[in-house]
Amino acid sequence: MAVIESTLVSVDVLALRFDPDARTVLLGVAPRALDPFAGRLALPGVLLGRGERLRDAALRAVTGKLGLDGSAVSATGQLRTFDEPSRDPRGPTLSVALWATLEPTAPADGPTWAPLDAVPPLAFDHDRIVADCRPVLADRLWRDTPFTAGLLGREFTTAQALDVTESLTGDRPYPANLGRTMDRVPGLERTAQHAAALPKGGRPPLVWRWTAIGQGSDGR
Amino acid sequence: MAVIESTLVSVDVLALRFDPDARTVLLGVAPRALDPFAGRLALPGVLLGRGERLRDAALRAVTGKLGLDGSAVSATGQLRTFDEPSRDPRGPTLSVALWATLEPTAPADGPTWAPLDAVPPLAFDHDRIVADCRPVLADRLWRDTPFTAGLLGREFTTAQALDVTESLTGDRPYPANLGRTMDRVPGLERTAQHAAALPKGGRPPLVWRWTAIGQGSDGR
DNA sequence: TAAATAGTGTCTGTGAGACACTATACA
DNA sequence: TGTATAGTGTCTCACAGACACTATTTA
Repeated sequence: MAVIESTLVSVDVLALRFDPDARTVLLGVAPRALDPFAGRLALPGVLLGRGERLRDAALRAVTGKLGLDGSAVSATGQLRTFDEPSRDPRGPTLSVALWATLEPTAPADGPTWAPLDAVPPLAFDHDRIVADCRPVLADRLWRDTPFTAGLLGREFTTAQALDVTESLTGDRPYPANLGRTMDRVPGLERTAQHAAALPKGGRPPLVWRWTAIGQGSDGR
Repeated sequence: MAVIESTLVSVDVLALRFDPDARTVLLGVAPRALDPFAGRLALPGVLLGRGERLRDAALRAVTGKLGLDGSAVSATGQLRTFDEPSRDPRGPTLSVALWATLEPTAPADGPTWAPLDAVPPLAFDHDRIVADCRPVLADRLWRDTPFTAGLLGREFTTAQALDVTESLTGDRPYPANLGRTMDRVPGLERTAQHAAALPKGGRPPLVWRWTAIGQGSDGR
């Protein structure tokens, strides 16, 4: 019986966190500890264990490489698979890219959090992964409820919705138009309460709240 | 040094062919030769070799399991990855699902071609793969040029476009509306020539032709 | 009061879908 | 001529985007 020459599979995670203070979406990256590209920044990734679920591997990557508590991960989902044989100098490996959203807070110490607009050069083909997946993430916003809720949290303001949308799409929508978009999102409710005013003044934004988060389509 | 317990990766293919005579899109399935589910129908799939590209593995699956010539494959693309550990009774394996389009012709002998609406029960979790991916395929039509061109061929009639759309989406559009949709597809040209009339009579449909196929987004 | 920001209401353009009517084939 | 099918031209509706105007805050 021949031993099957199986390909190694790694799971690389685009860990996204909304920083309400910086008003941007940040991508979690960490310097590599071991040799290929040691010291260089990379997406958190792990080798998929035998029988391990992709989601569990993603949690392991976020926990281990970014030093976060697993409970901070609010949602995960699949992006696509990268299969260039030369993407890892150690030999051919498949990389399944997943996104993971973290509870929106100011970033803790330890991992490096980079604004999506200014991601530093990364190891392996991770620059390409980020570039390829960013439009996919932008497209998910307001369409994929677990993703959107995971990023913004259970309750958020119109101002925060504007910030997240601008971070992902690169374009700041008109508040009026985004409000109508959000009105059409199932499970999202426009409450009557206004949030505290912003530091620079301006009318206090409304608060929105999820009433039902719904199921992610798991894959896709 | 511990030996890494790597997960096996299989590539399972949704091989689609448009049969102009039957006026439907067919899915290629083949009885399994070997033991898990021997004799039962399944999607063509192979174990991914070390360093092998997903597309190459898909071609190998279509060639080997469906007995087709590799040159009949007009386009391929990624769908998603299935990771239930129990999907294969032999042990945990990852399955990367790909689509492949075949030149539109009447189906040859050998593999079984099932209309998308009447796919027989399949081995492994292949029923779930088909069910999960079908809406994704429907969504790709007229948006993803390589996919659409791969399915319909370089030249096709309005009638065939209607048939393919109905097969994938389950709904037959009005010819007028589909015509406008196609007018907006980049690289697709409405020619002046009418095709031969249909067997049952009726006005002969127009011929459409691709002028540029464009690049698939590889993944997604 | 000025600057900043959000919310309300309107207008326009695009695209999907439904459909009436016309055109062209076969039986 | 009747049936079947495709093509042309409208009409409506939903939604995205732009924007004027109003509301509410800080400086």
